[in-house]
Amino acid sequence: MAATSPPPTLTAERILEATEEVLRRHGPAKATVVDVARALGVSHGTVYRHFRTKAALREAVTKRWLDRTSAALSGIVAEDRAAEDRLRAWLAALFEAKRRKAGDDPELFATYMVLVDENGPAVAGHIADLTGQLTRIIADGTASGTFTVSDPAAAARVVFQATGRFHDPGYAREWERPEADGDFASLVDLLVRGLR
Amino acid sequence: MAATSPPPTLTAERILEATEEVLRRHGPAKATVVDVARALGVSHGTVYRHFRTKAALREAVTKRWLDRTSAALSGIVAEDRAAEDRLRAWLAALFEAKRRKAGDDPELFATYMVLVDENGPAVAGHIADLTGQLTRIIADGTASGTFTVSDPAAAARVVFQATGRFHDPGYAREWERPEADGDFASLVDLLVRGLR
DNA sequence: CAGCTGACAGATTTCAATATCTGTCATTCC
DNA sequence: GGAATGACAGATATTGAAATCTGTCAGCTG
Repeated sequence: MAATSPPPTLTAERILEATEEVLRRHGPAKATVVDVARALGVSHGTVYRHFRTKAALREAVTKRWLDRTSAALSGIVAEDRAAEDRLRAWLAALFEAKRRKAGDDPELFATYMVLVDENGPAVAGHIADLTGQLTRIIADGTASGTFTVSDPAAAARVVFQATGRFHDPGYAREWERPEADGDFASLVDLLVRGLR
Repeated sequence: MAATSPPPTLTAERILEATEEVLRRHGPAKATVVDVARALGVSHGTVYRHFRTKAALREAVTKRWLDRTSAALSGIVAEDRAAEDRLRAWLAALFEAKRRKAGDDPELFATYMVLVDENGPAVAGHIADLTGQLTRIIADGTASGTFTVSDPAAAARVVFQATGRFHDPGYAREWERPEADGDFASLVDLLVRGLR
């Protein structure tokens, strides 16, 4: 498993890439720091020079992975459309992104679920990030009179929690069921009605 | 651990009581059919005369346990109050009942969670039961004009799913956090507004 | 004879010995 | 001298043998 090009310098980024690859191949339970080092052609001591612990490495990989989702969604927040449309699009995109990740990268997704279980800061940060995006949409809607909400941040929290079934990894199994899309649409309708 | 009174006849009910006791004491992982038989002073073959498999026994215990919650809630459905009040009271009672069970009987609760994981019919039945109760309240509210809902059953499904964070055992850890009650109240407000 | 028993086969769990991994650090290498 | 190494101690995971459990059933018992 030699690298395709001679390794220039060992950066944190290169380690994260290799770790993601190892995780994808072996899954979270069987992916060791030694494996990552071997994939990079270095000793495992070197990896510890960049990440203090295995947990920190796992967390960094997950953060990178989660940030890709956040970035995609933040595009929707910035779009020039009615707040209600953005809210619907944003929630749909979140559901779709999670569903796709669970299906495409089951091993990485399992790693993410381990982190959720451990209450890792990366997950807390991700949730804070997403809730922040939601807050912005809802605040916009409140400003324009579409929504009637006294505390947009609290409303965002509630909307995020209420839609948990469609983005919380614990429910991943349900996402493939045929009723999922219909249930999701009904839920979003109910929540939007409640915000108006 | 001799029985307090001489065993009259071995009924399914007596087995369920003993099983619940064993589960409470040993937890779901370490509670064996042999233990249950020993607690009853019979051979384990006898237990198998009443329950075909260990899974069936576990399921029956859980069902009995869940039915106690359902029965308590069905009282609220039948009360003579406005639908909105009943909806709020019902959801609050559900949250409170689950929270109490998780705190008081952690071992039995763990058994319940195993069942949820296995997608046992007892759990599906319990959910169907609860959703049915919700449907009745929402249908009442629709009839009286408080709620505006085209399909009360679908609305009940959505309300149940949206409040999952406050009754799904997977979230049990969150129920003790101080924000839980506030979040719950906000969520119920939002949902009630959406139903009107 | 209806209900219960206990021995049994196969599946699962436990346990302890062994191997591997994590995280540190004195030393080596460019 | 800054980056990487690899030997090491303690923690964790793997493994395979022994013990226990599940589910069956021929026979005992009242």
